[in-house]
This record gives sequence, C-alpha cells and structure tokens, in this order.
Amino acid sequence: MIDRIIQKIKDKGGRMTIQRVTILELLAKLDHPTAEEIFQYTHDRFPSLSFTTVYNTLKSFKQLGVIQEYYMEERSRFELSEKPHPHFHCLQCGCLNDLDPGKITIIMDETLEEELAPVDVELFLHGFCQDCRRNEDKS
Amino acid sequence: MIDRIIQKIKDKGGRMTIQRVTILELLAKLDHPTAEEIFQYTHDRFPSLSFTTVYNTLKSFKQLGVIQEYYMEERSRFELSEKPHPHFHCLQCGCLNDLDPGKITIIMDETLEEELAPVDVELFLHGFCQDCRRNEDKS
DNA sequence: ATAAATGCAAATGCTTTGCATTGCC
DNA sequence: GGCAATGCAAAGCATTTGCATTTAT
Repeated sequence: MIDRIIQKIKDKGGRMTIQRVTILELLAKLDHPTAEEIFQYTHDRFPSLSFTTVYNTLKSFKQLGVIQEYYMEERSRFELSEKPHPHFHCLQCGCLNDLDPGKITIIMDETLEEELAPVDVELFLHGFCQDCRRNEDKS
Repeated sequence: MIDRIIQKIKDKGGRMTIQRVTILELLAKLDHPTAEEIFQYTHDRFPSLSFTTVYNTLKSFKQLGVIQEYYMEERSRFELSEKPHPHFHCLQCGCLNDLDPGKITIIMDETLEEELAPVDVELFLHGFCQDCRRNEDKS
C-alpha cells in the first residue's frame, strides 16, 4: 500500500527521500496524527529530521493528493487518504476517529450538486469519545 | 431576533455592553465573518473596541451557545446560530455559504447514533464558489 | 546537471493571557 | 458593591518563509 503511494508521488514528479518515507510510514501507522506527533515519532528514529521538513512534506503530500488535512479546533490532523470521509471528533480530548461510511448516507438535492459541483464532502460528528465518557463517569 | 439573543445571554448570566451589542449586530449583518472582519467593522463605529474584546466576546458567546465557530483552513469563521448547519466552502477565496438544510439529508445508522451520542453534526461541501469560477473563466 | 528537498533560524499571524481599570446588574 | 467585561501590552503557539546546503533523479 505504501509502495503504491510512493509510486503515485513519483509519477507526479515528487521525489522520495528517507525523510519522506519515514513520514509516510508514520502516517500509515498513527491515527490521524498532528504535525507535532509526526515530528515526535520521527525524532526517535531520525533525530535530524526537522519540523520544517514535516510541514513541507505534509504540504507537498497534500498537493499530490495522497493525504487529507482536517482543520480541527485544536490543530490540523492528517490522514493517508485520497478523499475525505466521515469522522467522529471528541470535544474533550480532540481525538478524531474514522466512521464507517456505510453507516452514514448523505443525500444531496440534484440541483444543488449541479449548481455547486462540490469537489468533496466533509462530515464530522462532534461529541465525547468513549474514553472521555468513561473518565467522566469516574469523577 | 437580536433582542431574543440578548435576553438569552442575560438569562445565562452574561452582561450586555455597548461592545457586545455592536458585535452581535455585526454577526447578524455580516456573512460568516472572521474575528478580524468583525474588528475592522467595529473599528469604524467604535474605535476603542479592542481585538481582545472581539475574541473575549466571541468565546463567551460561543460558551453561551448563541454562536457557532467553524475552523476553516484559512481561519475561524463565526455565525449567529445555536446549532451548526451545512455549508459550502470555497477552496479558492475561503468564503463560507449557508446551504439549505432541506436540500441535504444525512441518514445515520441508529446503532451509530446510540453508540456515539453526537452533540452535533457538521457538514461542508468544498469546491469553487460562483464568483471564483466566473473569474477563472475570464482568464 | 538540475530541480527538488532539507533544515536552520527567523518571521508571521492568529489567538490567548495577565492585569489594572471600567462599568453593568 | 461585586463581579463580569474591557483593553493594553506581552506572550504563546502552530505554521511559514528565506536561504544556503544537500541529494534524488
């Protein structure tokens, strides 16, 4: 799967560096990481990898269409995906979780679709995640 | 309508000042303004109104449940509304437009709704607004 | 060879905070 | 009168930029 993404990046004229591969692997491993989380993890294996490179790379990946960026209340979160899909966002801890797209149907008026020609559709449910609700119960 | 909102703010223990009324009126008048846009407009009629007060007030209004804040790519946009509703967001100019909720239906699996108990649902269509498409055609 | 990617330091820009003053209820 | 709101200056923090160096293709 990562190989396919690397190929796509190269096909579009992007270059692969150790830094970029490391960031790509982290994007596959972590769950909707922030730029800082990516930096922290890379720092372990790759101390010279800079924050600037994390940002440059994420921006580049985004333009190449291999990742999504979600602008959450707290900060941006990233995801290895070509299209946005529905998410649950916790109002307390700020975590982001994928939702099964099969369990949510969005029906749009045809005239609206033609008129606006949306490039993509973003949907968030906001609430309190299980972990946060569990901790709330204890107190 | 503004009177009703003022009443709600007071009922919840908030106080009304000239600054707050001015900001409230601007929220009613402007279309999804940013904090800066609000500040610019208030500055005309009310030069002493500070940026801090704009931010304080928006934060307070949000906690009191009279406005919504949308975290867009460019910056936050605000809206006089108790609940979020569907929007169209322009990928070029960053403008935000209300969508007729009647033209978009979101159907959620019952089990999902019970499990997550979402507080609210946010939906964005991303694309290019009419103005931006028109300008694009000219070039 | 050349155009892209890296990484440092510095800058930017939005937003928040501390705190003394003001003013609503 | 008491507590919330104001507004100034300063700080905070995520993200971006300039630029010289390195490196993939």
